[in-house]
Amino acid sequence: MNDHSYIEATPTVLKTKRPDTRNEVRREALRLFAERGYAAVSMRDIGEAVGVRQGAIYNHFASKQDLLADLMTGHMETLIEALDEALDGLDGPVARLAAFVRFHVGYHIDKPDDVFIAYMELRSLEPDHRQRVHALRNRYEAVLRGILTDGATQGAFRIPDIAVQTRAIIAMMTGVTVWYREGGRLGRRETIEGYVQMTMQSVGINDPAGGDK
Amino acid sequence: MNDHSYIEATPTVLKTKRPDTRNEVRREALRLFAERGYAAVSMRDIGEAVGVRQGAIYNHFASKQDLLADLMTGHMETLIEALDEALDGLDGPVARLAAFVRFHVGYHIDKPDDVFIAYMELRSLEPDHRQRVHALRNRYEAVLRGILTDGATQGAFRIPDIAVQTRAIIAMMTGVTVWYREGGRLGRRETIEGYVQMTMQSVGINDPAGGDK
DNA sequence: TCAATATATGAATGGTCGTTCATTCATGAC
DNA sequence: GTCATGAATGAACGACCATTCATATATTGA
Repeated sequence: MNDHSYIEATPTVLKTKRPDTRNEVRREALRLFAERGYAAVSMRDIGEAVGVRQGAIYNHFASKQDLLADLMTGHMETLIEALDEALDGLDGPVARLAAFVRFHVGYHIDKPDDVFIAYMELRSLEPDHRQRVHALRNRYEAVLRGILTDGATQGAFRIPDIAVQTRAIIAMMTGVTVWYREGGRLGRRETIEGYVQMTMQSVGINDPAGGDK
Repeated sequence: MNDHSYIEATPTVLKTKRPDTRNEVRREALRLFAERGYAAVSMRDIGEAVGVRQGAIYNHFASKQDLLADLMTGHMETLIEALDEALDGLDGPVARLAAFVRFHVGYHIDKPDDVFIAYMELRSLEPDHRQRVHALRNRYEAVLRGILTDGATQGAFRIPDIAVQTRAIIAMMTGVTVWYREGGRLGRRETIEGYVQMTMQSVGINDPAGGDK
């Protein structure tokens, strides 16, 4: 349930070799794009990281642009699907908001490169692909906006402006990728619960329990 | 006081012509880097935007890398200086936190390209320059961390983890650049006060006045 | 076993990149 | 009027870019 990924893991022992170049390209391109930016990474760089010549990449992706679009739409679809799963069956704005935060922060801790690229490289996408990714992002935001609207309507939340607070909460949570490191001072669970409390307080809830854990 | 800028404005009528190419290059490079990213902008692009051939840029900046470093350090120094000014004479964590938010959000509304580049293009800087900019950013963050520490010590704030909350607040506020547009639904002042309230609530303060305005 | 298919190579394509440089031009000081 | 200075030009440089392609090699299904 915690293992959302559109890039299949390469089996370590299974069935002997057969290198899955397509997914290796995805993995290395993702890493390099996140590290240096789309424009600063060449097909040679990707090929070198994978262990093939640049020409071989074109057996799996039509172009560099196509590769980027594959990564971004793949990520966004996986993200939204996983969100639906995480909120499934939950009722009430307080519980749903806490679940949203736990999901979002957890996902961003686990897949920082994916989310960074989806945010940063929108500008590198050609219009068609960009519009598609943009629509997916709006769908994601709309879920949080819906939760905040419910909570504000019911009087559970104290919110100056729902649209602004939606983006403020997302920006706050997404920022976890800037500093979180595995093995750092704060563990995954502590970090997530910290964001839950901050978010709850930001909508005016000071319950020490921070919603139901 | 609201007009912090390390890129001198080109006078519109004063003293007749004499085009200040150096500052025109700064201005256009800043715009283009923010729009497309450092790696995706060529010296030819910048020259064209300014109205000179690419070679002329080298009369004013030693290299493309030097131009980026000039923009980033120029911005960071102006930012820190302006922050010091904004907090000058203010006492108490509540008042200082409100002033910090007003300053940060206001600055980010006014100079979105500067702050976006300073955040995004750190990776495009060679080690020396990067370290320098990084140190300036830490100094900036340290001011907010100090305010939160004071407030937590005095019992005015309710904060799960000061280091995390420092970054969470900065990320939340910085996100204003993603959506704010002049002439949009929310004006500059409303936007700023919205962030003040959200920030105050995020540290556990629910005073409807949102600190002293 | 053999043909079909998928994948990799290495060289080449035309373009664009950052940077350099000899030269020209305009300005202002003396 | 002369000259030094700062700034712009246009052409050139070697390097690297994304992409293509003929060819070679491996894997698969029948």
